[in-house]
Order: sequence, then structure tokens, then C-alpha cells
Amino acid sequence: MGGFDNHVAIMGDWMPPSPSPRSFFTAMLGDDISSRSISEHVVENKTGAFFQGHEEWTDEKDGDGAGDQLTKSDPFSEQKMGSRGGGLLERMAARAGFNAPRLNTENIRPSDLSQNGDVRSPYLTIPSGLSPTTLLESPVFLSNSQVQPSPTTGKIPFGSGGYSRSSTLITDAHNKNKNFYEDINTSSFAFKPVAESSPFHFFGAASKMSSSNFPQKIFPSIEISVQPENSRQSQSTEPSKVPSQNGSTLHLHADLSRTSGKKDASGNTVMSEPRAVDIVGGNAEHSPPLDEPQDEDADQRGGGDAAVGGGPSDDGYNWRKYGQKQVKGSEYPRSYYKCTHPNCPVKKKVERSPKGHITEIIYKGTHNHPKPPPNRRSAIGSANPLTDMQLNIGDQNGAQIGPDGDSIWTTMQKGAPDWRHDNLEVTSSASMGGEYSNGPNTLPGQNSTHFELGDAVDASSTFSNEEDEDDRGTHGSVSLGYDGEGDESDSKRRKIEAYATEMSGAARAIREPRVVVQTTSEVDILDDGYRWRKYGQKVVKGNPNPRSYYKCTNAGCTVRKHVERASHDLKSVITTYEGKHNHDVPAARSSSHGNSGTTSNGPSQTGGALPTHLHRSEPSQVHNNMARFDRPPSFGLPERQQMGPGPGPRPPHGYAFGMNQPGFANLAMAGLGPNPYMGGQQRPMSEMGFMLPKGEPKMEPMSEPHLNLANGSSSLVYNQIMNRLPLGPHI
DNA sequence: AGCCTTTGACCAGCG
DNA sequence: TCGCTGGTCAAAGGC
Repeated sequence: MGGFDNHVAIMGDWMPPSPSPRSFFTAMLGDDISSRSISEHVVENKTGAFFQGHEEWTDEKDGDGAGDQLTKSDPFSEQKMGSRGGGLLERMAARAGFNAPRLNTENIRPSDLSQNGDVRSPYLTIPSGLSPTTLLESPVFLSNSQVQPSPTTGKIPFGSGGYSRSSTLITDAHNKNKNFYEDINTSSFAFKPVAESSPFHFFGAASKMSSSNFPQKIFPSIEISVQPENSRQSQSTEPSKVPSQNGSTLHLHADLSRTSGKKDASGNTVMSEPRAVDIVGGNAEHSPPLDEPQDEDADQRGGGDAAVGGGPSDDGYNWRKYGQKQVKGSEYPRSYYKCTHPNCPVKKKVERSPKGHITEIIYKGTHNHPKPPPNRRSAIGSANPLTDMQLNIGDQNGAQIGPDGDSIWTTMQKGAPDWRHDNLEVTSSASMGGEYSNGPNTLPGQNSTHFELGDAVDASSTFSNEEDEDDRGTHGSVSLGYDGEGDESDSKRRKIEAYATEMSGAARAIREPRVVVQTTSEVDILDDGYRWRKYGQKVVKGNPNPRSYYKCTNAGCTVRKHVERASHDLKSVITTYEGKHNHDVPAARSSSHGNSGTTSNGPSQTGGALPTHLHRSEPSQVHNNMARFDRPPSFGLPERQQMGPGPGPRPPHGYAFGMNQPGFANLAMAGLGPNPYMGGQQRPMSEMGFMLPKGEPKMEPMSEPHLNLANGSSSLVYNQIMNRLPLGPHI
């Protein structure tokens, strides 16, 4: 397997029946942007192979030179892939009983620990070297047409059809080439997990999803693997010292080593050609590795797991480690945890690399008690971004007991307390990291924009955390699993398929659509063309800067938004939209100009949050699209039909955010939802990020050189993306 | 003192 | 039946 081309080809095989992510991306970004292959980017970046093997990971901290990385990182190296693949991926695949695209969370990093430990705005960024197209091909975007996925909302894209089996995303904690990514990380998608809301509602398969299926639905056990292996990137830079930047990167990791139908040593079925998608969140260089700072410590004191996200408390629950052992096929030792709550049967297994990178987290059982108060959670959990991530996961994914209360490894998501598990085990994991993060230098002075799509769907509504917690990230991998008693392979597979379908719907929560737009560039997204009235301002946790609240002044419009300066980057402004949109952009303001540079009455003016930016965003679409959120899911309709130019104004620059759209959901999933580690970092370069719906991972696309987002072009790109985002079934 | 981690040993399932 | 493997137990120690 030599080249990336092959890789791509494989990915193609792996693609879901529905519009391939790649196609989507291509469409979204346009030929100019997407046509280029990742490999090309890699070459251009001279940073080495874009996809990396897992083995390289170990060298990460050793500071491998670019050249080394290039060599080592050759993900296409059969050898490497094979070796790695035999491990987690296969196990995951086996567990899930189907192809398990790997979502690598190793690279998930705290957005900005140094500046604000509380910052929870993991962003999943697409490194400059990473082609959106590629990204779209990642499992994250699988089955867009049928999935309602949203990693955070638990809508995992478990596509139907052949792909349904692939619903499992295997976390690949072994992202190597940290440097590579760092170098290239200029643009990326940042998944900005939103608070506890429901980072992981990965029950994507939505093919059969119906509006009636909601959180209350009974689910089979869900296993979530979170693999925030962060660390690799930290090396190049000191995350803690570097202001967070939008370095989160979306790490697409292809694993070509696997063959279908094979079984691993354990007899687990290994699905054919599982592809690993590593989503690296957080800025490699800017954002501290999720756990990197604590890695050593964690390792030594055993609390490392916690620190890393596998910890007992990262998910909001308290855990006691009762065992650890090296599991065959796993490169890293597996730690066993039990919920410390009396009589609570929930357990979780965490695998993490020697450096503390979590490669997999599997929950089993259902908590029969409420989550302990935050103050009771481990300090680590609260302070550690990674922990935050875990919290999100736990919150949303907290394991829940199956009907029988045992033997079910599940990963529940917050807000899914009512879920019940059957014998379904779907494992999906995603890792985010900064590896892909583009180097800060790549596109100096460019814009970084983050879009957070609020999702009206939030199964985790149970934990009604609002913005303050929205930024928590959940990232990672989610495994829907079924630990069943019988034939894991087949039965799981079957059940997974069945469940995937149901889950997607179930995962949907009803929530106010929420869109977060973050920008650090001249393109001021804050100036969205609508008229706003500032009605409040306050300092929220996690951000030293005041948040300004605005209401749309349009009569009858309930849309609100709040704007705040990103703690990690004062140049960056995060705008969160909430509410439904019932009108178009005011004529006077509905201009389409990426670079107009004029500011409107938006926060940028009042809030002064954007001192240096000319923000001109086109949230008009947001408005419009948000309205769509309320629509009943429409399945089977081509995205275009749903999102497209169809009825309804579509401002030239409008952002066609498809809230609740599978596409994003998937993307979010890739981002692993609220991954504190992912985001939070912004750079003075063009970056465009997509913030996933509240409760969902937020993507923070870092500026992709190819996207050329700077100076208004970002809006164009954004617009294109949004408008073209394939979203299969939409709500 | 309580809680948690570590770690070797034990147990059970499976081929 | 044996060996392998994953999962669990429980003593010891640390914080």
C-alpha cells in the first residue's frame, strides 16, 4: 500500500452508500479546494505523510525530524499499518463486528490549557494538509444521507447498507507525525464540543430513524471509545505555554492493513479494510496535548488515566480502578474501572498508551444514579481538558445498564440515561489531536473562523448545561457496543445495524438550534447581516472575556446570540447563535461580501470583541438553516434538495448550516464532539472552524491553505461548505 | 481515614 | 483437557 492514492481508493470502498463524504467535500469546497488530494497537501507541506501509521506515534515526543516523520509516518506502509492495525483497530472491529473505521483521538488536545484551564472548546481542525475531501471520506462523514449523526448528539453515522457495519469507528491512538501535522496545520475543522449536553450521541444510523425515536428510546449497549491521545504534538510546542490556537485538526487516518472477514487471534472478526480515521483535535502545537502535560504524572500515579480521560472521573462519574492488564492485540494496557457509586454496575475499560494517551474507552452498563456533583468529581477531571472531554463523554455517554443490567459494554451519552442496551455493541472511536494542526506559521495573518453549529438535537438535554459548559469537549471515539453473549461478530453486526438505525433517531434530542461561529480573521462573522440588540453581558466561566448577548431585533425573531472573545485567542471571537430563524437578512445588510470589512451592528461593534477584525459573516444562512432544524427529518432527500437553494432565501454568503444535519453530525463525530482538547486554540491565521451543535463536538477547521480562507474567502468557502454539506437526512 | 492505584494471582470462557 | 485470553479480585501502598 503504498501511496495515498491507494489510500484514497480504499476509502472509497469504505464509503457509505450515501453520498460519499468525499463527494460532499468536493462539492462543498469546490474543485479548487477539494480537488487536491491529501497527498498533495502532504507533499506541499513537506511534512511527511499525511496519514500516519500508528507506530510513529511512539516517537512523537522524541522530536522526530520532519524527515523522520515522513518516513515513519508513512501510514501506507503496510507494515506499520499492519502492526498497528492488528491491535486496537482489529479489536474494535471485532467488537463491533464490522468494519471499523478508526477515529483517532490520540491527538486530542486541550484547547488551551495554559490560558484557561477551563476553556472547553475543543476544536477539531482540519490541518492544512488535510483535504476536506479526505475528511469527508472519513467515517465521520459516513452515511451522511442516512445518518443523523452527530457525534456529540449521539448520532453516529452508522450508515446503512454495507457501511452500516462500519459504524464502528475505531480509535486510533497512534497518530504519529505529529510534527507533520503541526507543520501543516493551517486550517482545520474544529469540532467544538458543547458542554455536557451530549457530546456523544452517536447513534447515527438514521436510516430508519424517525422523529419519534428519541432519547427515550431503548438502546443497545453503547460503547464509546474515547481516544484522546493527545500528545504527540505537544512536543513541538509547549501547549501550555502557547496560547491556544485553532490548531485542532481533523486527523484522517487510513488504515489499509486490514482485510475483510479475517479474524484476529482472538477470533474476533476483523472487517475488511477497516479504515482508520484519525481525527486530531486541538492544535498540535498550540494546544497542549490533551493529557500531555499530565501524562507522566498520570502514568506514574496511576491517575493518569483519569487525567487522560480514561480516568475515573473524567466523565463526571467516579471510578475505581480495579485492574489493569495487557490485552492481546492491544498495544497498550487496558485498565478496568468500576463506578464507585454503591451498587452501580457500570464499568469501563480504558486503554491508553504509555504516554497516557487514551486509545480506547469502553463503558459497560448503565449508571443507576445521577452523576455526582461536579465538585465531587476528581479535581483532575475538572481541571484537565481531557478530563473535560471525558466528562462530556460520560455525561452523555455514561454507561448505562442494559436491560439485564450487566454484561453490556456501552457507552452512554449524557442525556441518554434512559437508554437501554441490548446486545448491541458498536464501537466507534475517534481521536483528535493536534497533529494535523497546521503550523501557526503556515498561514500567518490569516483568518480563523470557527463555526459552531448548534444542534437542535440533543439527547442529552437531561443535563441542561448551557453555554458555560458547552465548550466542553467530547471527543473521541465512541463505541456503540454490544457485549453480548453470543456470537459477537454476527450478532453484533446485525444488531448494530438495526440499532444504528434506531439510535440515530433516538439520539436526537430536541433542542434549540445553536450555531457557534468563531473567527479570528478579518472576516467578521459577527457581522452577520442581521440586526442585533445587546441585552446583556457577563463573564462566563472558562473565558475571562465578557460575553455579550444579543437578540435579533427583527420582529418575531427569536434568534439570540452571544459573542465572546476566545480565551485562547483574543483575536478570535466566538459567536453562538440560538433560536430559529424566521426571516432573512435585512436587505441593507444582506450583502454578500467576504471582505467587505464593514461591520454591522453586530457584537463586533458593541462588544468590541473584534478589535482587529473586519467581520463579515453570513449567518443569514444560519438563520435560515436553523429554521430548518425544526423540520422533521427528511430522509432520503438529496442534500441539495434539503439544503440547497431550494425555497428560501439563500444569501450569497449565507452559511448554509445544516444544523442537525448528518453531515455535520458526522463531522462532529469526527471531531468527537466536545473535545476540549481540540479547540480553543486559534491562530492568527486563517482558520475556519465549524462548531458543532451544542452538545456536539465542534469543528474548528483550521485554516487550510488550500482553502484560502483569508480575507473573506473564508466566508465563501464556508458558504460553499455549508451549502453543499451533504447532509442526507435532515431534520 | 478514606479512596484510589498498582499489581500479581485467580477465575471463567473459548477454541 | 489444556492453553490462551479477558476480566476480576484483593493485598499492598500512596495520596
